[in-house]
Amino acid sequence: MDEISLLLVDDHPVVRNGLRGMFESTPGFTVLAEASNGVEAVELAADLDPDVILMDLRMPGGGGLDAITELTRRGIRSKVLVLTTWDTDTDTLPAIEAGATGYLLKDAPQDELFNAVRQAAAGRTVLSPAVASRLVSAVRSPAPSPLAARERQVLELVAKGTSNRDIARELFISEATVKTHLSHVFTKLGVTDRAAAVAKGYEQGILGRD
Amino acid sequence: MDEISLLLVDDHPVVRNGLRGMFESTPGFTVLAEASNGVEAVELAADLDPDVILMDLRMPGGGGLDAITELTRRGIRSKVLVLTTWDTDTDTLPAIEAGATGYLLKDAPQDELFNAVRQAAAGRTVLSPAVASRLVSAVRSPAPSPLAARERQVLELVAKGTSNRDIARELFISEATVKTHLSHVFTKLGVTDRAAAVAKGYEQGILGRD
DNA sequence: CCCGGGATCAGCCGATTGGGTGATGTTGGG
DNA sequence: CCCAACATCACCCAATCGGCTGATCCCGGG
Repeated sequence: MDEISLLLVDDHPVVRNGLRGMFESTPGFTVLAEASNGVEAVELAADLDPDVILMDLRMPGGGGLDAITELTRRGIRSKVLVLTTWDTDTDTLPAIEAGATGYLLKDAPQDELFNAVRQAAAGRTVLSPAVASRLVSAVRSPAPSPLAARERQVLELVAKGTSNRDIARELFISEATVKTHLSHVFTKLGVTDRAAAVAKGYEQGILGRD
Repeated sequence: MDEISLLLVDDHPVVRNGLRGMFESTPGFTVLAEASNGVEAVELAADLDPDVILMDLRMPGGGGLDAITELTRRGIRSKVLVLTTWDTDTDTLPAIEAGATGYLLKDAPQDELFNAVRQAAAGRTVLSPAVASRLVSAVRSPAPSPLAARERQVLELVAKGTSNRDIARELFISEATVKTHLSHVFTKLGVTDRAAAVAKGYEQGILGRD
Protein backbone atom coordinates (compact mmCIF):
# COMPACT_ATOMS: atom_id res chain seq x y z
CA MET A 1 0.00 0.00 0.00
CA ASP A 2 1.15 3.55 -0.63
CA GLU A 3 2.07 5.88 2.15
CA ILE A 4 -0.86 7.48 3.84
CA SER A 5 -0.68 11.27 3.89
CA LEU A 6 -2.03 13.09 6.89
CA LEU A 7 -3.25 16.49 7.95
CA LEU A 8 -3.28 17.12 11.69
CA VAL A 9 -5.82 19.53 13.11
CA ASP A 10 -5.78 20.43 16.77
CA ASP A 11 -5.50 23.68 18.65
CA HIS A 12 -3.03 22.27 21.14
CA PRO A 13 0.58 22.39 19.96
CA VAL A 14 1.39 19.60 22.37
CA VAL A 15 -1.11 17.26 20.81
CA ARG A 16 -0.08 18.11 17.25
CA ASN A 17 3.48 17.50 18.23
CA GLY A 18 2.66 14.18 19.78
CA LEU A 19 0.74 13.01 16.76
CA ARG A 20 3.37 14.21 14.35
CA GLY A 21 6.06 12.41 16.31
CA MET A 22 4.12 9.20 16.38
CA PHE A 23 3.33 9.17 12.70
CA GLU A 24 6.66 10.39 11.43
CA SER A 25 8.51 7.71 13.30
CA THR A 26 6.29 5.04 11.82
CA PRO A 27 6.73 3.87 8.25
CA GLY A 28 3.71 4.16 6.04
CA PHE A 29 2.62 7.59 7.14
CA THR A 30 3.50 11.12 6.07
CA VAL A 31 2.38 14.22 7.85
CA LEU A 32 1.70 16.85 5.21
CA ALA A 33 0.78 19.71 7.48
CA GLU A 34 -0.82 20.84 10.70
CA ALA A 35 -3.66 23.24 11.32
CA SER A 36 -4.82 24.74 14.56
CA ASN A 37 -8.39 25.51 13.61
CA GLY A 38 -11.17 24.47 11.29
CA VAL A 39 -10.81 27.19 8.68
CA GLU A 40 -7.13 26.55 8.26
CA ALA A 41 -7.87 22.85 8.06
CA VAL A 42 -10.28 23.27 5.17
CA GLU A 43 -7.82 25.39 3.23
CA LEU A 44 -4.93 23.02 3.76
CA ALA A 45 -7.07 20.03 2.91
CA ALA A 46 -8.13 21.65 -0.35
CA ASP A 47 -4.51 22.45 -1.17
CA LEU A 48 -2.72 19.32 -0.10
CA ASP A 49 -5.37 16.67 -0.60
CA PRO A 50 -4.33 14.45 2.31
CA ASP A 51 -5.61 10.90 2.59
CA VAL A 52 -6.71 11.31 6.15
CA ILE A 53 -7.43 14.32 8.29
CA LEU A 54 -7.02 13.82 12.03
CA MET A 55 -9.18 16.43 13.62
CA ASP A 56 -10.07 17.59 17.07
CA LEU A 57 -13.65 18.78 17.34
CA ARG A 58 -13.36 21.44 20.00
CA MET A 59 -11.30 24.28 18.73
CA PRO A 60 -11.42 28.01 19.14
CA GLY A 61 -12.05 29.87 15.88
CA GLY A 62 -13.68 27.63 13.32
CA GLY A 63 -15.10 24.61 15.04
CA GLY A 64 -14.33 21.13 13.82
CA LEU A 65 -17.91 20.37 12.97
CA ASP A 66 -18.20 23.26 10.56
CA ALA A 67 -14.93 22.22 9.01
CA ILE A 68 -16.21 18.71 8.38
CA THR A 69 -19.41 20.02 6.92
CA GLU A 70 -17.48 22.32 4.64
CA LEU A 71 -15.15 19.57 3.50
CA THR A 72 -18.09 17.37 2.66
CA ARG A 73 -19.81 20.19 0.84
CA ARG A 74 -16.75 20.79 -1.27
CA GLY A 75 -16.55 17.14 -2.09
CA ILE A 76 -13.02 16.82 -0.85
CA ARG A 77 -11.94 13.17 -0.91
CA SER A 78 -9.95 13.25 2.33
CA LYS A 79 -11.31 11.04 5.05
CA VAL A 80 -11.91 12.79 8.31
CA LEU A 81 -11.01 10.96 11.49
CA VAL A 82 -12.29 12.78 14.53
CA LEU A 83 -9.81 12.45 17.36
CA THR A 84 -11.21 13.99 20.44
CA THR A 85 -10.15 14.20 24.03
CA TRP A 86 -13.31 13.34 25.83
CA ASP A 87 -16.36 11.81 24.44
CA THR A 88 -19.29 14.05 25.00
CA ASP A 89 -21.98 12.09 23.27
CA THR A 90 -23.37 15.33 21.92
CA ASP A 91 -20.70 15.63 19.30
CA THR A 92 -20.40 12.14 17.97
CA LEU A 93 -23.53 11.84 15.92
CA PRO A 94 -23.40 15.30 14.37
CA ALA A 95 -19.78 14.72 13.45
CA ILE A 96 -20.54 11.46 11.72
CA GLU A 97 -23.59 12.88 10.04
CA ALA A 98 -21.45 15.76 8.83
CA GLY A 99 -19.22 13.28 7.11
CA ALA A 100 -16.59 12.07 9.53
CA THR A 101 -15.28 8.63 8.70
CA GLY A 102 -14.36 7.74 12.23
CA TYR A 103 -14.40 8.88 15.80
CA LEU A 104 -11.59 8.03 18.18
CA LEU A 105 -10.81 9.06 21.71
CA LYS A 106 -7.36 10.37 22.36
CA ASP A 107 -6.70 7.88 25.07
CA ALA A 108 -6.71 5.11 22.52
CA PRO A 109 -3.44 3.19 22.37
CA GLN A 110 -1.09 3.95 19.51
CA ASP A 111 -1.74 0.70 17.66
CA GLU A 112 -5.40 1.42 17.62
CA LEU A 113 -4.71 4.87 16.30
CA PHE A 114 -2.49 3.64 13.48
CA ASN A 115 -4.97 1.00 12.63
CA ALA A 116 -7.81 3.47 12.64
CA VAL A 117 -5.98 5.73 10.25
CA ARG A 118 -5.36 2.85 7.86
CA GLN A 119 -8.99 1.83 8.07
CA ALA A 120 -10.09 5.38 7.49
CA ALA A 121 -7.79 5.74 4.50
CA ALA A 122 -9.43 2.66 3.08
CA GLY A 123 -12.77 4.32 3.55
CA ARG A 124 -13.97 2.15 6.37
CA THR A 125 -15.69 3.61 9.39
CA VAL A 126 -13.78 3.32 12.63
CA LEU A 127 -15.25 4.02 16.00
CA SER A 128 -13.83 3.79 19.46
CA PRO A 129 -15.54 0.97 21.28
CA ALA A 130 -16.89 3.51 23.72
CA VAL A 131 -18.23 5.62 20.90
CA ALA A 132 -19.61 2.66 19.06
CA SER A 133 -21.63 1.52 22.01
CA ARG A 134 -23.02 4.97 22.41
CA LEU A 135 -24.09 4.97 18.82
CA VAL A 136 -25.99 1.76 19.09
CA SER A 137 -27.73 2.92 22.21
CA ALA A 138 -28.55 6.14 20.45
CA VAL A 139 -30.12 4.25 17.60
CA ARG A 140 -31.78 1.84 19.94
CA SER A 141 -33.71 4.60 21.64
CA PRO A 142 -36.49 5.95 19.39
CA ALA A 143 -35.43 9.55 19.14
CA PRO A 144 -33.90 11.77 21.82
CA SER A 145 -36.20 14.38 20.33
CA PRO A 146 -34.39 17.64 20.58
CA LEU A 147 -36.38 20.51 21.93
CA ALA A 148 -38.22 22.89 19.69
CA ALA A 149 -36.74 26.35 19.45
CA ARG A 150 -39.24 27.93 21.77
CA GLU A 151 -38.95 25.14 24.24
CA ARG A 152 -35.22 25.56 24.40
CA GLN A 153 -35.60 29.28 25.05
CA VAL A 154 -37.95 28.57 27.91
CA LEU A 155 -35.60 26.00 29.36
CA GLU A 156 -32.71 28.42 29.19
CA LEU A 157 -34.65 30.99 31.15
CA VAL A 158 -35.70 28.35 33.65
CA ALA A 159 -32.04 27.53 34.15
CA LYS A 160 -31.49 31.16 35.03
CA GLY A 161 -34.07 30.91 37.75
CA THR A 162 -36.75 32.81 35.89
CA SER A 163 -40.32 32.18 37.05
CA ASN A 164 -42.98 31.24 34.55
CA ARG A 165 -44.52 34.67 34.87
CA ASP A 166 -41.26 36.40 34.11
CA ILE A 167 -40.48 34.04 31.27
CA ALA A 168 -43.84 34.99 29.81
CA ARG A 169 -42.97 38.67 30.07
CA GLU A 170 -39.55 38.15 28.59
CA LEU A 171 -40.81 36.20 25.60
CA PHE A 172 -43.95 38.29 25.11
CA ILE A 173 -46.25 35.33 25.52
CA SER A 174 -48.75 34.34 28.18
CA GLU A 175 -47.91 32.40 31.29
CA ALA A 176 -50.18 29.63 30.07
CA THR A 177 -48.05 29.21 26.99
CA VAL A 178 -44.93 29.06 29.05
CA LYS A 179 -46.43 26.26 31.08
CA THR A 180 -47.41 24.41 27.95
CA HIS A 181 -43.90 24.67 26.56
CA LEU A 182 -42.47 23.50 29.83
CA SER A 183 -44.81 20.54 29.93
CA HIS A 184 -43.53 19.54 26.52
CA VAL A 185 -39.97 20.00 27.66
CA PHE A 186 -40.63 17.76 30.64
CA THR A 187 -42.15 15.09 28.45
CA LYS A 188 -39.35 15.20 25.90
CA LEU A 189 -36.65 15.05 28.52
CA GLY A 190 -38.42 12.44 30.56
CA VAL A 191 -38.57 14.43 33.77
CA THR A 192 -41.27 15.93 35.92
CA ASP A 193 -39.89 19.17 37.25
CA ARG A 194 -37.85 22.12 36.13
CA ALA A 195 -34.80 21.32 38.21
CA ALA A 196 -34.40 17.91 36.61
CA ALA A 197 -35.12 19.45 33.22
CA VAL A 198 -32.20 21.80 33.69
CA ALA A 199 -29.99 18.90 34.72
CA LYS A 200 -30.98 16.93 31.62
CA GLY A 201 -30.40 20.02 29.56
CA TYR A 202 -26.82 20.15 30.74
CA GLU A 203 -26.29 16.40 30.44
CA GLN A 204 -27.50 16.44 26.87
CA GLY A 205 -25.61 19.53 25.91
CA ILE A 206 -28.74 21.56 25.28
CA LEU A 207 -27.63 23.97 27.97
CA GLY A 208 -24.19 24.99 29.01
CA ARG A 209 -22.61 26.08 25.77
CA ASP A 210 -22.22 29.79 26.38
CA MET B 1 22.11 24.90 35.51
CA ASP B 2 21.81 21.18 35.79
CA GLU B 3 19.43 19.20 33.69
CA ILE B 4 15.86 19.26 34.87
CA SER B 5 14.41 15.78 35.35
CA LEU B 6 10.76 15.27 34.56
CA LEU B 7 7.93 12.89 35.27
CA LEU B 8 5.02 13.02 32.84
CA VAL B 9 1.56 12.14 34.07
CA ASP B 10 -1.36 11.99 31.68
CA ASP B 11 -3.82 9.31 30.79
CA HIS B 12 -3.54 10.04 27.08
CA PRO B 13 -0.66 8.29 25.35
CA VAL B 14 -0.73 10.92 22.65
CA VAL B 15 -0.17 13.73 25.08
CA ARG B 16 2.58 11.92 26.94
CA ASN B 17 4.23 11.21 23.66
CA GLY B 18 3.99 14.81 22.59
CA LEU B 19 5.47 16.08 25.81
CA ARG B 20 8.21 13.49 25.82
CA GLY B 21 9.12 14.41 22.26
CA MET B 22 9.25 18.09 23.04
CA PHE B 23 11.39 17.74 26.13
CA GLU B 24 13.74 15.08 24.85
CA SER B 25 14.58 17.10 21.80
CA THR B 26 15.42 20.11 23.92
CA PRO B 27 18.65 20.35 25.85
CA GLY B 28 18.33 20.84 29.57
CA PHE B 29 15.52 18.40 30.16
CA THR B 30 15.35 14.68 30.87
CA VAL B 31 12.20 12.66 30.97
CA LEU B 32 12.62 10.08 33.70
CA ALA B 33 9.32 8.30 33.29
CA GLU B 34 5.66 8.52 32.41
CA ALA B 35 2.58 7.63 34.39
CA SER B 36 -0.99 7.32 33.26
CA ASN B 37 -2.71 7.86 36.59
CA GLY B 38 -2.27 9.46 39.95
CA VAL B 39 -1.32 6.39 41.95
CA GLU B 40 1.38 5.44 39.50
CA ALA B 41 2.57 9.02 39.53
CA VAL B 42 3.04 9.05 43.29
CA GLU B 43 4.99 5.79 43.24
CA LEU B 44 7.25 6.88 40.43
CA ALA B 45 7.81 10.26 42.03
CA ALA B 46 8.83 8.61 45.29
CA ASP B 47 11.19 6.30 43.42
CA LEU B 48 12.75 8.61 40.90
CA ASP B 49 12.61 11.94 42.65
CA PRO B 50 12.10 14.08 39.56
CA ASP B 51 12.60 17.83 39.67
CA VAL B 52 9.28 18.57 38.07
CA ILE B 53 6.12 16.55 37.61
CA LEU B 54 3.95 17.54 34.69
CA MET B 55 0.50 16.36 35.56
CA ASP B 56 -2.93 16.32 34.03
CA LEU B 57 -5.69 16.72 36.60
CA ARG B 58 -8.45 14.71 35.04
CA MET B 59 -7.52 11.08 34.93
CA PRO B 60 -9.38 7.84 35.38
CA GLY B 61 -8.21 5.82 38.35
CA GLY B 62 -6.43 7.99 40.84
CA GLY B 63 -7.26 11.61 40.20
CA GLY B 64 -4.56 14.20 39.85
CA LEU B 65 -5.73 16.14 42.87
CA ASP B 66 -5.34 13.22 45.22
CA ALA B 67 -1.94 12.55 43.79
CA ILE B 68 -0.82 16.10 44.51
CA THR B 69 -2.19 15.92 48.03
CA GLU B 70 -0.40 12.65 48.61
CA LEU B 71 2.88 13.99 47.25
CA THR B 72 2.67 16.97 49.55
CA ARG B 73 1.80 14.78 52.50
CA ARG B 74 4.81 12.61 51.86
CA GLY B 75 6.99 15.66 51.70
CA ILE B 76 8.28 14.80 48.26
CA ARG B 77 10.40 17.64 46.92
CA SER B 78 9.28 17.39 43.31
CA LYS B 79 7.48 20.44 42.04
CA VAL B 80 4.11 19.72 40.51
CA LEU B 81 3.13 21.59 37.39
CA VAL B 82 -0.49 21.03 36.52
CA LEU B 83 -0.92 20.89 32.77
CA THR B 84 -4.54 20.62 31.92
CA THR B 85 -6.52 20.71 28.74
CA TRP B 86 -9.31 22.98 29.62
CA ASP B 87 -9.47 25.35 32.46
CA THR B 88 -12.51 24.63 34.52
CA ASP B 89 -12.02 27.11 37.30
CA THR B 90 -13.19 24.51 39.75
CA ASP B 91 -9.91 22.69 39.70
CA THR B 92 -7.38 25.46 39.81
CA LEU B 93 -7.63 26.57 43.39
CA PRO B 94 -7.86 23.13 44.94
CA ALA B 95 -4.86 22.04 42.90
CA ILE B 96 -2.79 24.94 44.07
CA GLU B 97 -3.94 24.54 47.63
CA ALA B 98 -3.02 20.89 47.43
CA GLY B 99 0.50 21.91 46.61
CA ALA B 100 0.82 22.43 42.88
CA THR B 101 3.56 24.85 41.95
CA GLY B 102 1.97 25.96 38.72
CA TYR B 103 -1.02 25.63 36.50
CA LEU B 104 -0.74 25.72 32.74
CA LEU B 105 -3.19 25.16 29.93
CA LYS B 106 -2.15 22.71 27.25
CA ASP B 107 -2.65 25.18 24.50
CA ALA B 108 0.24 27.20 25.80
CA PRO B 109 3.04 27.63 23.26
CA GLN B 110 6.14 25.47 23.70
CA ASP B 111 8.35 28.31 24.86
CA GLU B 112 5.96 29.09 27.63
CA LEU B 113 5.89 25.46 28.63
CA PHE B 114 9.67 25.17 28.76
CA ASN B 115 9.89 28.37 30.67
CA ALA B 116 7.23 27.28 33.09
CA VAL B 117 9.08 24.05 33.81
CA ARG B 118 12.27 25.96 34.51
CA GLN B 119 10.44 28.35 36.79
CA ALA B 120 8.75 25.48 38.57
CA ALA B 121 12.06 23.68 39.04
CA ALA B 122 13.35 26.83 40.64
CA GLY B 123 10.42 26.74 42.98
CA ARG B 124 8.59 29.70 41.54
CA THR B 125 4.88 29.64 40.94
CA VAL B 126 3.82 29.76 37.31
CA LEU B 127 0.31 30.35 36.16
CA SER B 128 -1.21 30.64 32.73
CA PRO B 129 -2.35 34.20 32.23
CA ALA B 130 -5.89 32.88 31.96
CA VAL B 131 -5.55 30.97 35.19
CA ALA B 132 -3.85 33.84 36.94
CA SER B 133 -6.65 36.23 36.18
CA ARG B 134 -9.14 33.73 37.48
CA LEU B 135 -7.24 33.46 40.68
CA VAL B 136 -7.22 37.15 41.34
CA SER B 137 -10.91 37.40 40.66
CA ALA B 138 -11.47 34.44 42.94
CA VAL B 139 -9.57 36.19 45.69
CA ARG B 140 -11.25 39.45 44.97
CA SER B 141 -14.66 38.01 45.66
CA PRO B 142 -15.15 37.13 49.32
CA ALA B 143 -15.52 33.38 49.04
CA PRO B 144 -17.75 31.48 46.61
CA SER B 145 -17.90 28.98 49.46
CA PRO B 146 -18.29 25.58 47.95
CA LEU B 147 -21.20 23.60 49.20
CA ALA B 148 -21.04 21.52 52.33
CA ALA B 149 -21.16 17.77 51.81
CA ARG B 150 -24.77 17.43 52.76
CA GLU B 151 -25.77 20.39 50.68
CA ARG B 152 -24.13 18.88 47.63
CA GLN B 153 -25.99 15.63 48.17
CA VAL B 154 -29.26 17.48 48.34
CA LEU B 155 -28.44 19.41 45.19
CA GLU B 156 -27.61 16.23 43.37
CA LEU B 157 -30.96 14.75 44.22
CA VAL B 158 -32.68 17.95 43.22
CA ALA B 159 -30.98 17.66 39.84
CA LYS B 160 -32.54 14.25 39.49
CA GLY B 161 -35.96 15.74 39.99
CA THR B 162 -36.41 14.48 43.51
CA SER B 163 -38.95 16.36 45.64
CA ASN B 164 -37.98 17.64 49.05
CA ARG B 165 -40.05 14.96 50.69
CA ASP B 166 -38.34 12.19 48.77
CA ILE B 167 -34.94 13.69 49.35
CA ALA B 168 -35.74 13.58 53.04
CA ARG B 169 -36.64 9.92 52.81
CA GLU B 170 -33.56 9.11 50.80
CA LEU B 171 -31.19 10.81 53.19
CA PHE B 172 -33.02 9.74 56.34
CA ILE B 173 -33.59 13.29 57.49
CA SER B 174 -36.70 15.42 57.84
CA GLU B 175 -38.19 17.49 55.08
CA ALA B 176 -37.51 20.57 57.16
CA THR B 177 -33.81 19.83 57.12
CA VAL B 178 -33.86 19.35 53.40
CA LYS B 179 -35.41 22.75 53.03
CA THR B 180 -32.79 24.27 55.28
CA HIS B 181 -30.00 22.73 53.27
CA LEU B 182 -31.56 23.92 50.07
CA SER B 183 -31.91 27.44 51.41
CA HIS B 184 -28.21 27.43 52.15
CA VAL B 185 -27.46 26.10 48.70
CA PHE B 186 -29.49 28.89 47.18
CA THR B 187 -27.70 31.50 49.21
CA LYS B 188 -24.27 30.12 48.44
CA LEU B 189 -24.94 29.85 44.75
CA GLY B 190 -26.70 33.18 44.59
CA VAL B 191 -29.96 31.88 43.19
CA THR B 192 -33.53 31.67 44.38
CA ASP B 193 -34.90 28.43 43.03
CA ARG B 194 -33.86 24.84 42.51
CA ALA B 195 -33.76 25.01 38.74
CA ALA B 196 -31.22 27.82 38.80
CA ALA B 197 -29.32 26.06 41.54
CA VAL B 198 -28.94 23.02 39.32
CA ALA B 199 -27.74 25.23 36.49
CA LYS B 200 -25.14 26.87 38.72
CA GLY B 201 -24.16 23.45 39.93
CA TYR B 202 -23.32 22.43 36.41
CA GLU B 203 -21.66 25.73 35.53
CA GLN B 204 -19.40 25.46 38.54
CA GLY B 205 -18.62 21.82 38.08
CA ILE B 206 -20.34 20.79 41.30
CA LEU B 207 -22.68 18.63 39.27
CA GLY B 208 -22.07 16.75 36.09
CA ARG B 209 -19.05 14.64 36.93
CA ASP B 210 -20.53 11.18 36.93
C1' DC C 1 -14.02 28.54 76.78
C1' DC C 2 -16.69 30.62 73.41
C1' DC C 3 -17.83 31.11 68.59
C1' DG C 4 -18.93 29.74 63.90
C1' DG C 5 -20.30 26.45 60.66
C1' DG C 6 -22.45 22.17 59.63
C1' DA C 7 -26.42 19.29 60.38
C1' DT C 8 -30.62 18.54 62.41
C1' DC C 9 -35.68 19.77 63.23
C1' DA C 10 -40.58 22.62 63.52
C1' DG C 11 -44.42 25.37 61.97
C1' DC C 12 -46.54 28.99 59.11
C1' DC C 13 -47.88 31.03 54.83
C1' DG C 14 -48.19 32.93 50.39
C1' DA C 15 -46.41 32.13 45.80
C1' DT C 16 -45.30 29.03 42.28
C1' DT C 17 -45.56 24.91 40.07
C1' DG C 18 -47.26 20.99 37.40
C1' DG C 19 -51.12 18.16 35.67
C1' DG C 20 -55.31 17.76 33.18
C1' DT C 21 -58.44 19.17 29.44
C1' DG C 22 -59.46 21.77 25.60
C1' DA C 23 -58.93 25.07 21.75
C1' DT C 24 -56.99 27.97 17.73
C1' DG C 25 -53.73 29.38 14.08
C1' DT C 26 -49.59 28.39 11.19
C1' DT C 27 -46.48 25.73 8.69
C1' DG C 28 -44.17 22.17 6.30
C1' DG C 29 -44.18 17.65 4.34
C1' DG C 30 -46.38 13.63 2.37
C1' DC D 1 -55.30 18.47 0.87
C1' DC D 2 -54.64 16.75 5.39
C1' DC D 3 -51.86 15.66 9.30
C1' DA D 4 -48.16 16.32 12.53
C1' DA D 5 -45.53 19.44 15.01
C1' DC D 6 -45.02 23.99 16.78
C1' DA D 7 -46.72 27.99 19.11
C1' DT D 8 -50.26 30.21 21.25
C1' DC D 9 -53.87 30.77 25.09
C1' DA D 10 -57.49 29.61 29.18
C1' DC D 11 -59.12 27.58 33.53
C1' DC D 12 -58.97 24.65 37.57
C1' DC D 13 -56.77 22.53 41.46
C1' DA D 14 -53.81 20.04 44.47
C1' DA D 15 -49.06 19.66 45.60
C1' DT D 16 -44.81 21.59 46.18
C1' DC D 17 -41.81 25.18 47.06
C1' DG D 18 -39.28 29.01 49.22
C1' DG D 19 -38.92 32.42 52.94
C1' DC D 20 -39.07 33.41 57.77
C1' DT D 21 -38.28 32.64 62.64
C1' DG D 22 -36.41 29.99 66.02
C1' DA D 23 -33.98 25.96 68.22
C1' DT D 24 -30.71 22.04 69.39
C1' DC D 25 -26.30 19.45 68.93
C1' DC D 26 -21.57 18.76 67.72
C1' DC D 27 -17.07 19.87 66.35
C1' DG D 28 -12.82 22.30 65.66
C1' DG D 29 -10.19 26.62 65.95
C1' DG D 30 -8.81 30.78 68.21
